[in-house]
Amino acid sequence: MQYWLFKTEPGCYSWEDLAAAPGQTTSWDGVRNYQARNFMKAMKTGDQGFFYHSGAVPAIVGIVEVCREAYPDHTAQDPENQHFDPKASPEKPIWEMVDVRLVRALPAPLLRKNLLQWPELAGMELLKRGSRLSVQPVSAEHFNAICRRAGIL
DNA sequence: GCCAACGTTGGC
DNA sequence: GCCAACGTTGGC
Repeated sequence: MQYWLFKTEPGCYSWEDLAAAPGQTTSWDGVRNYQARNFMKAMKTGDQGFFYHSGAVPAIVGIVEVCREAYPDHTAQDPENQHFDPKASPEKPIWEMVDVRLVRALPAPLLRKNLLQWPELAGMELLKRGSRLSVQPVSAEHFNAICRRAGIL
């Protein structure tokens, strides 16, 4: 069982969007970064992850669970799609996605500015200056520490 | 709006 | 294979 973090710009896709989605499930498409893709390929059904909003109020807002392991991201082959990649093809899709399902919202969002002050989160990828990885692993220690502070452990 | 950090592209 | 230029991300 591994832990992850899924970053999204809420103007693009938000926690509210996920909550309103059929089955409260969505495919995590549009990722066009090799490192992030490789993390998705490593995900197993049942893995949990934080749902993180970047933007005006950067914060962890909820927990999701991987409910379908990596499969080709067809949006890369759609010229109309914002994340179209001309190098992708049915034979070589290049990009992959997973499906995630809403598990629970945090009682209150955990703001980045607060996370930065917790000694137990020292070294966390998300909090590193300049970190841009949109899908990233989270250690069990960090995951539990955050859940504890959120009051859900 | 600014800008630092990062990943990608393309010339050589 | 190097690296400068560029576009993007994302915190502030």
